[in-house]
Amino acid sequence: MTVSRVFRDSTRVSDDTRLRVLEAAREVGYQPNVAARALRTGEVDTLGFLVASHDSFRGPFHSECFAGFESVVSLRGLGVTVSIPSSAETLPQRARRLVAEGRCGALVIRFDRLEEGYIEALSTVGAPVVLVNYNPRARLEDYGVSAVGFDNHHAVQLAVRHVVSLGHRRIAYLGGTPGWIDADQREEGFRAAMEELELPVEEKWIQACDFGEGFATGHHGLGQILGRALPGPTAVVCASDEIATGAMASARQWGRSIPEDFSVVGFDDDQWSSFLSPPLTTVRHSGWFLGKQAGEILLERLDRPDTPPKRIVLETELVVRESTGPAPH
Amino acid sequence: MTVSRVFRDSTRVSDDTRLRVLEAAREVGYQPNVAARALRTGEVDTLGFLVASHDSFRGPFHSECFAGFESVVSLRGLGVTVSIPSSAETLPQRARRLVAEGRCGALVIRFDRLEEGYIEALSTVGAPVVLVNYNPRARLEDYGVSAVGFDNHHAVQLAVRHVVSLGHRRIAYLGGTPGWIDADQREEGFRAAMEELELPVEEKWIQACDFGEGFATGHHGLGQILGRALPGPTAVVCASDEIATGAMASARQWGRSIPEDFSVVGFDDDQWSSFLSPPLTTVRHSGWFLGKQAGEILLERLDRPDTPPKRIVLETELVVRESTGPAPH
DNA sequence: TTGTAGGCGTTATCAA
DNA sequence: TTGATAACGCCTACAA
Repeated sequence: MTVSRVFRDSTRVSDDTRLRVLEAAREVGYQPNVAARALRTGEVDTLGFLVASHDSFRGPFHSECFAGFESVVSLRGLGVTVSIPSSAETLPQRARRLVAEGRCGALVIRFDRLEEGYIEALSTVGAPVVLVNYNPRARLEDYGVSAVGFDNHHAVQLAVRHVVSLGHRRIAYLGGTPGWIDADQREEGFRAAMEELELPVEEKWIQACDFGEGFATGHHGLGQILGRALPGPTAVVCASDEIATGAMASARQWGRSIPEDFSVVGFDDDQWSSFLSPPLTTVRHSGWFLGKQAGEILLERLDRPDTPPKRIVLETELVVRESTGPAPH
Repeated sequence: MTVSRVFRDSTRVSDDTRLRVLEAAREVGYQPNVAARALRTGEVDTLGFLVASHDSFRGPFHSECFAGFESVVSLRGLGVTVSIPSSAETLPQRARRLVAEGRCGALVIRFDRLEEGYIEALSTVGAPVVLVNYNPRARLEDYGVSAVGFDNHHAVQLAVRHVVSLGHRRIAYLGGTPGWIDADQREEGFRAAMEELELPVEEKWIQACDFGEGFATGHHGLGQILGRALPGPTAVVCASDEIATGAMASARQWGRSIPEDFSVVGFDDDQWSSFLSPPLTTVRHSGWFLGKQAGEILLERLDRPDTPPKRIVLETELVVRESTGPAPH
């Protein structure tokens, strides 16, 4: 009992006893057993990080985001468990199971695709949940779920405004994996931005690509667009840097020089993007900070369970490099 | 008791009873509690993935490796916990604590730097351990630790032989973070390969870079080399694709065209490397397969604790692209 | 095939 | 300030 007190809250233990306990613990290598503690208290000192698919796990965003999360969580001595649902389970099902089995006491969740009822299902997993990069404008409080993300609409708007400010009017768009939240929001953002600027949205200049196969689908997607009758677009906005990179290769194959004949904007500001030829203009966001915020929200909710759900919108920033230039005449 | 039997091994339960139990469990959302099970059995059904630092976590290698690991482990219904030691703990200390606290029953460990006694310390963590990308030639069985990796010596040898076969004789080397296992092994491999081919190793043409800051240090490192008196090297072998990318930028700044005047070889075959200008010649290895193998080794040791430690050496492969060409005269 | 008893290591509660 | 007791949910061993 005294040992327990020493390792939890050192109150009500004499300094002398505490030292002797710690010394003895060091000698035999004693560490409190988390399973027994969890069993007794009903509180699990492990946080979960649930990613929808291996595809989104391997994307450029994940490492950063998880590293930010891990850094705040492990600072508190809590464990971190990572999970990717198999094809046999939906993401909310996996979330519920993780909590029901006692594998984690709170969860960060990163969706890719959002099926009907998912958010609602999450509200009953029985542990605090933070969605990472879910549209922060959506009504989430109703379901008691927090969210931290950046504003995809605004981010794409930055990209569109930039190429328009360079004189471009005929603008194509290469989207992400259809159905994925980020992809859908960015495409909506593109359409809204074009509309706002009173520019026509040509459906034949909008191609869906695939986040997991960005290079190949970006290449193919722009090929579909540039292969059509002239006049074609003079610029393309892309849903990821990988897609933009494939698109740049395609543009060159179609005889366009970048940025003289054709401008390209990416999304993510991947660290490779400034080393492409030409260096890629793109939209920057901080995955690390996103993960850190998500972790902090969960820690706060664990400390004070009555904390209401939060929504945090992080900044995005346009990084202008050399893949964009004045529209050709 | 009957419920317990149904959820573990369905033997010795009548079909009728089993169905009724499963139905009732579904209704109330019952899942066996892992903490209670672990407490009773003394076996933890969670595997750990321990990475030395945030730097190696964010490297190109990690996502792939972890994804491979996760895929085999979660297929078996086991949990996965990820850990990165804070500055207050060494990696073996963290490993021991994870096991002592009961957070995992077996561990994959990815070192960056290897201090004296680390391996020995790992042999006493009290759970099976697999080192990922530790030199598979080292004597590990003594310590009861498994290892899976590729042969850095051989991999760099592929790179050196390639440029030598193109007629290069004056070859520079840009290494990784000094002290990191992979960096040291690759540099040794470079020296050995040069020696084998009876080519001189010029110390002034060997520069240490930094895996975590590959682009910047690769750029700077090659600058140091090309800034010296002529004749300079005609080719450089690099410890990572990021370093090679920085080096290519530097070579261009020094007026060298690639590959006409100067050849560059990378290491990792990052997915971006084929989209650089020119596409990068590099050494390919499979992080995903590495992680998968590591997971399988642990699962086997958990199934049959008497399984002896294993060493697995995976293949590497030279991918020839356009950053290497015949040596200039 | 099903059920009972006991204990894994911890902590809440109460007693000393 | 310290210690005794019981219970968290599960599984091993044994009994019915």
